[in-house]
Amino acid sequence: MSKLDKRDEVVKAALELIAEHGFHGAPMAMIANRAGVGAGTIYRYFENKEVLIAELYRDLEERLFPVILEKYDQEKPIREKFMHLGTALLRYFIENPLDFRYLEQFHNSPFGVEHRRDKILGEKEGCDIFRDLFEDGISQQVLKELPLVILFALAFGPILAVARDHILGFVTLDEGLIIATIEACWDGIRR
Amino acid sequence: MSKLDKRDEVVKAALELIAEHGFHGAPMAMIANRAGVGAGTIYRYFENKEVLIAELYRDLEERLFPVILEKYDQEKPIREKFMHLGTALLRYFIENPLDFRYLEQFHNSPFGVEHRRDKILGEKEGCDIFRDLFEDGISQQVLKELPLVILFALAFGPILAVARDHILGFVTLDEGLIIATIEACWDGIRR
Amino acid sequence: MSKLDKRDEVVKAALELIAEHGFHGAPMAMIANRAGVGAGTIYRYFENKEVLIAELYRDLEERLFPVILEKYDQEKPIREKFMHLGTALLRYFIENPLDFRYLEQFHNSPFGVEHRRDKILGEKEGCDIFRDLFEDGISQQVLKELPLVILFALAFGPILAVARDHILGFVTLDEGLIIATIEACWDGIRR
Amino acid sequence: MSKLDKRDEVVKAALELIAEHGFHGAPMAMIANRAGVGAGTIYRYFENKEVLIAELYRDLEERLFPVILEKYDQEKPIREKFMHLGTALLRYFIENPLDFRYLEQFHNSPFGVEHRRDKILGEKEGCDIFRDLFEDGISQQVLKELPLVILFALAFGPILAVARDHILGFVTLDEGLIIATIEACWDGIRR
DNA sequence: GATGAATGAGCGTTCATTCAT
DNA sequence: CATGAATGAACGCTCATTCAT
Repeated sequence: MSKLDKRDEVVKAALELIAEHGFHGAPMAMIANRAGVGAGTIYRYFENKEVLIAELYRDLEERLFPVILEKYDQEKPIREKFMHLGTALLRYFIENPLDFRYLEQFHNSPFGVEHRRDKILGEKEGCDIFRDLFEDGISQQVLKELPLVILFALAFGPILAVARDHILGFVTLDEGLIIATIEACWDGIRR
Repeated sequence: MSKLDKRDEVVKAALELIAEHGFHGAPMAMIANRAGVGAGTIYRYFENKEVLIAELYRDLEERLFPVILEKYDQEKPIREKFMHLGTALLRYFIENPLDFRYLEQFHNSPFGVEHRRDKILGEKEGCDIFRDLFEDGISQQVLKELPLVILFALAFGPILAVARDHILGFVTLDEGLIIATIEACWDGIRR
Repeated sequence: MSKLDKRDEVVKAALELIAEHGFHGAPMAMIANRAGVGAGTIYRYFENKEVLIAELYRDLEERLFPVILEKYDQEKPIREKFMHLGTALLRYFIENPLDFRYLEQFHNSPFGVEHRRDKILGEKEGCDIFRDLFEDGISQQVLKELPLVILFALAFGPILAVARDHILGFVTLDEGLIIATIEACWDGIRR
Repeated sequence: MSKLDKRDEVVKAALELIAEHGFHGAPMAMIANRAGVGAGTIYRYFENKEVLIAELYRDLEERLFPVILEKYDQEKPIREKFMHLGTALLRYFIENPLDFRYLEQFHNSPFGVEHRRDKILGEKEGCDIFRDLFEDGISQQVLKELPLVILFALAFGPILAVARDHILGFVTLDEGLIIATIEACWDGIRR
């Protein structure tokens, strides 16, 4: 097993276990065990558990963004762009339930809150696409004139909730329902 | 201190500490300490920490429902009823941030998922009011014809997200924004 | 076993093990084991290992000082007072080899150095008797006019070295040798 | 880098780190890192950490003895020879604090005790010069008639104590104090 | 019934040593 | 030979739970 393979195994094992059992339900020893490496090995790649958690999140973002931006056309009208991003995001979550569950664990933790605070209050962005889209929508008077944070809540709140319900088996989303859901989100934010 | 007083003190202390620090940041000894009782005493009232957590949730619901149902008029049109419930819920969260934070911790935990599963799949209800409202809305063709679970997500997803952002200080909700937010939720679910 | 008994057992076990194997050779688990208590129990009495080490030292001083001050007569001439303290100290070490070995471990550690720094540079004393004695001796022109620190080294350096050699079995000190050694120390510091 | 250079780098790095942080504060990986070699490489030159520690001590002695024996004249009277050796030793410690700190770490460890035991009880010498000097002194009735071990304690105890205090900054030794200190040691051992 | 001291399994992390490259 | 990634036993410490008082 090569060097990068080991790091990858650790990342995979950690993602799985944390997604499934939460941060506290995924001891380092269990992660090491599932990854097929020694307990100390994790610490070659990640300074400590906190860093592992943060890098897992970064890794996830790096996988997620390219996918939802595929075939994204900046020239299209705002509604179409929102539909593209919303459905792509929801589809990604459904197809990558581990990633989604990890994302939830991360958001619902001190790390996630801090990360969010930095993003909203600080200048360092990442989710620019959505922010740009919403700011455009407001200035073009296509979207409701509400604080950005609330528009985000109206758009992503349902997407995350619906993705979770699908993954937990409370509902089964097919392509039709995906589109219907994102359209409903659009109804929520559009003027 | 009477028997019921003791139980109440434990419940209050546990709610505060868990809301503030999460399940894992609130050891039983710390809860006992803040409640002004012995560590062993908690176990007279709650079989173990898991049970305490679950009963805390039940207690919270019992406080929450009477408040949001105050002045709730079954005879009003569906839109008005939704606005009443939605704004009341959001107001309650804002005014009782501890309750809200606890609710979030609970939902984002194995207990919460199991609880939800029972509610949605099983027959035992509780959130009947919303379920009734939404089912009425669908049959009266006022609401979109979507699975109940999705309507819930469209309505509650943003409410929870917005409440959290307010409590974390990312946005400040006044009465106007509360109403605007719930109206936007209505736009999302209405036909 | 009563509450205080447990603390005492821990203190005794820790003293023995640290005296014998050094701080790093005396894991908390081993101390707990020898004390006949659970590993967690130690932490009821001592916040952490560092605190345990420091309190062990305090305990030791509280045992040591009364013994060497027994029958100590402030009115006697300086030489006699020095002989009293010196021989008493050396006797104590020989009769309480565990205490001596612990003292050495403590002095030869960051804790000990810091403790020493506080004592010499700060105002908080404890070894006042010796300091007073030496300062008196200097001002009465009985002792050499050297910095206190050096006088301490001349007096205690040999005492500690000789105690260690006795305990390790490199020499066997009887009462005659004890007196001869302290007299030699006196020769070192006296004018 | 040649074979001997590598060994030297390891020795130098180990001495520095152990002198500064103690045996337990100087992991092999850190030593390797500072020496600019691979961690495994150390094990080509030293069987394990224990052996490294012991050889470091031997190296130190090999550096120390030539220095203090420089201009040492066997024909001079005993007092003068003691003064030469004592002041040379103290000066060496002051000028080579790393060596001194290492020496202390070593003496205050199981290795050091074992080493001492071999030297005193066994036949293999090394400190012959001092032993010879003291035995001469006793037979010429210049020194007190005490066991050699005690004479050693009276002579070296203060030297080590005073060197430590200087290095820790508790006193500042200039040439005058160095001589005064060694003269005081002489007063301690002389008849 | 109420207490809180005692427990010990389990946690995150370190590091001397090995061995495939 | 030299390397440094990999190992896993061992560390200090926490905390849900029990039970003698």
